[in-house]
Amino acid sequence: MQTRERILQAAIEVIRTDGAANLTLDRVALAAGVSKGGFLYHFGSKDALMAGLLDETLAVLDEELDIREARFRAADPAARGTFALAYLDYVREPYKAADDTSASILAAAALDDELLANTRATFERWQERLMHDDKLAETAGLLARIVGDGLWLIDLFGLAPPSEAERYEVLDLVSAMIAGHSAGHSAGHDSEAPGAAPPHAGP
Amino acid sequence: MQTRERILQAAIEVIRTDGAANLTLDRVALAAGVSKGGFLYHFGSKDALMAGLLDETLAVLDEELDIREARFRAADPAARGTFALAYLDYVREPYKAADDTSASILAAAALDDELLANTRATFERWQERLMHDDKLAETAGLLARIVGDGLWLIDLFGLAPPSEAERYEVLDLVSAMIAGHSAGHSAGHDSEAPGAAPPHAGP
DNA sequence: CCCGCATTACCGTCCGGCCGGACGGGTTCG
DNA sequence: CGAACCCGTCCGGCCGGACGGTAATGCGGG
Repeated sequence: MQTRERILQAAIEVIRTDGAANLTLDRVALAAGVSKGGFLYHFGSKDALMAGLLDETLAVLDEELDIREARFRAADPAARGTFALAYLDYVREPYKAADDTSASILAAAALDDELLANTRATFERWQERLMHDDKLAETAGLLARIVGDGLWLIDLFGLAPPSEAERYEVLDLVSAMIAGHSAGHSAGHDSEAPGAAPPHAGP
Repeated sequence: MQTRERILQAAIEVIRTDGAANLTLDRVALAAGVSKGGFLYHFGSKDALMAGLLDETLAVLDEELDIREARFRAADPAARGTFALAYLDYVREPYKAADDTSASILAAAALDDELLANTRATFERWQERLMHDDKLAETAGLLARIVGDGLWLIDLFGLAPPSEAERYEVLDLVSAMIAGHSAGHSAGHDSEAPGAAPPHAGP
């Protein structure tokens, strides 16, 4: 079960370097160091590849969010909006948002919209968790989602990404709103010090 | 100069219905009601089509933002952050954000990343205007951009889009922060009443 | 008559997918 | 013990069709 992983990794590499429209079986097979026949043994069609790609990357992201939420819970068992905080924490590192998941979604959207059915269901689950978080105002939860997705889009297309310091300021501001502080313009410091976030461990 | 417009419109239609990866010269020509040769007279290559598409849609969006900013300025000549408010106002209508511009950018990203060079420059210009708006705190300006882009991504991929009421609540919250109010959880009303926004005219 | 716009016919390439078979390590059975 | 067999994995050539782009031509108006 190692070749399959190599193929998935190669597909993401091709999407990133050549663009989603140039995602062809030959290129993926070549990048994965496997023949086209070998590729087709593991994924019977291009659509099957895309489905596998989305399943895999979404599962990883889902797990990441769980881990982060657990970390916030551990830091303060009575904390509000831990999932919203986790969602924001995930996009804290620049270009972290533009990871395998976003490349897969971009490719799926370019290839065939229907591939995104499962992806939409996953996002609806996240949305549910954000909105019905314990005692978290719904608007604040939605704001967290929108801010996270905004950074995600900016990184995905590379559209005038803010500096790290600016990014942190915005994230800290929104995190503070979620955590329940009165959300004035309190911040004002340099690029380090996550503020509302617990320390990070390496990926 | 009418055929050219028809071709551009047809290209966007193809992107939306068939996906960016299925954007082919034949399909665009067919949808535009022109032969492939006729198409190639106006756009010498597929890349030229993409460049034209991005130029056109970005110019339209740029103009829209100007109009909206002027409207905010007119409503209150001393207003803060009028460009940020205009940016948010543009994504107020659901799926307005997922318009021709986003379809074009998605296709360009799928086809060839380098096509986005001009687009990135445009976004940097907007970013500049947001951040250095008169007396507007930089963080608030960036927040407006990120929220706008977040709604844009949500609409673009159809990923668990919030209801109109929820959307308005978030937009009003952020608009209020920009306009300078103390930005607590003030809102709480039903789906109508834009709040900080002046009335809309039809497109 | 020629110039801007458009058409049809065509070319070489690359695409997704199929297929017959090769390889190699177990397992069965004489 | 070894020959026969099987099966998961992978190979690479092939096909029909679609792709982006070129070339030669048609044609109406100034």
